[in-house]
Amino acid sequence: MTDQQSVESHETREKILATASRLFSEQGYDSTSLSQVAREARVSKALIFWHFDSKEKLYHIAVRKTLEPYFIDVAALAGLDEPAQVARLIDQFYDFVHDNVYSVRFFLSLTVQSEGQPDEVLSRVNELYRVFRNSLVSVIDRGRARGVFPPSIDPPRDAALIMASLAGILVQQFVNDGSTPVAKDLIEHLKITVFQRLTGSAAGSPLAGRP
Amino acid sequence: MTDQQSVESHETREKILATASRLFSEQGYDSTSLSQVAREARVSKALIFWHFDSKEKLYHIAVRKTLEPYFIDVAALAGLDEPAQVARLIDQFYDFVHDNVYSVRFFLSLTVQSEGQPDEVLSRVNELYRVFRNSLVSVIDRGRARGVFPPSIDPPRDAALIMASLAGILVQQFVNDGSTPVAKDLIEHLKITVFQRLTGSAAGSPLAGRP
DNA sequence: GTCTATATACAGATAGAC
DNA sequence: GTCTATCTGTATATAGAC
Repeated sequence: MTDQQSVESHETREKILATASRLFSEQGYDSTSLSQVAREARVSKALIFWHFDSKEKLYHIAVRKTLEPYFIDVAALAGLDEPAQVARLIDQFYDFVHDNVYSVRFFLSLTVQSEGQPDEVLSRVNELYRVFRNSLVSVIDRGRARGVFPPSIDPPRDAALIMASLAGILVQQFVNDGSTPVAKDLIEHLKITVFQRLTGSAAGSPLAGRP
Repeated sequence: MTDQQSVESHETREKILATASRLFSEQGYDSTSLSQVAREARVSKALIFWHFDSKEKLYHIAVRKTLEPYFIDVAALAGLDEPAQVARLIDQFYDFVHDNVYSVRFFLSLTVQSEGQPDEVLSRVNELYRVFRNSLVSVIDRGRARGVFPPSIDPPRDAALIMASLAGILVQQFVNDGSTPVAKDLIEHLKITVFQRLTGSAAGSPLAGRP
């Protein structure tokens, strides 16, 4: 086993993995054949089995790879007041979706299709979603405790509704037929609505222009 | 061709169609084999081809059948004022989803997966969605014209955001892991938020208890 | 490690008896 | 109309040469 062999093997393995990740994300598990992966990665089918044993194992490893860039940047909230933190979280969600359209779409379709069987991949996705929502609850709760938001608001429900709106904007984006306002527009409108809801201020107050 | 034969043929055809509708909705097109449809409908594969020519035609006919109960009841809005009409539309959406969980889930997954190729089925689903949103825009617009809602609101954007929230609540329902508030709860919270947004009233005003 | 050749299973679809 | 038997293609996976 020479170094040269090791390196080449590693690169080929990665090439297969990258190709598989892309194809699974674009087409789903069933509709992606190993023949196609082999063709587009320019290797033989047999080599895929040598590296990954089975289609299912390849899939799981490829999906994990796709999930790698998924994380939440809590540090970016430091130094902002609560309304600005809420706005920042909303923007973070949008930017993340925007930067990962293909894979987000893929995981969304997985989520919608799965019949509630526990799935390792989905539980990881759900965890990220839950963490994000919990950040939102915390910020809103803190704002209420500090008197920035009125006591009449309901942090868990308001957070869940904001998350639903974000998820819905995401879905509409995938539908888009031209008659729906574009996502970026709706995000701005959501921030205005949320600001109004959380502070009780008059309509049209700009949350948008904040630092 | 006796009547007896006609009737039996019709029943068998319907049995195949019902089985196919269910399996396609639960598993999708690729993951549903005609062998499975034949087995569960207790007929031979050949009979499926005799009745429907091909898997693709069976699919299209089965999907149309699934779409049959999809419609929007505009008559139910008569005699209500605008805020109540908005609330009624929101409730209608929720009830509809609740009554058609399986097929709604199926069409949602179709929508999310499709890569924007024009699809006869999806365009029908999109049309229903668009009609529903347009009803919402009309109601909000009329309310604004009549001075029930302030001029500062933005009917197309507000309607689109409400639709996004509804779609998002729908998606969250499919995810639900127990940590998210239940859909019915969020629907009520959405109505409160919308009422507040559209009328500029203080937090907590009940839109819920309206006729 | 990487290939070609092959085994095996099952998909969609057809032929033809009844 | 409904069946059994079969065709043809392609899928996952294996064997074995290099």
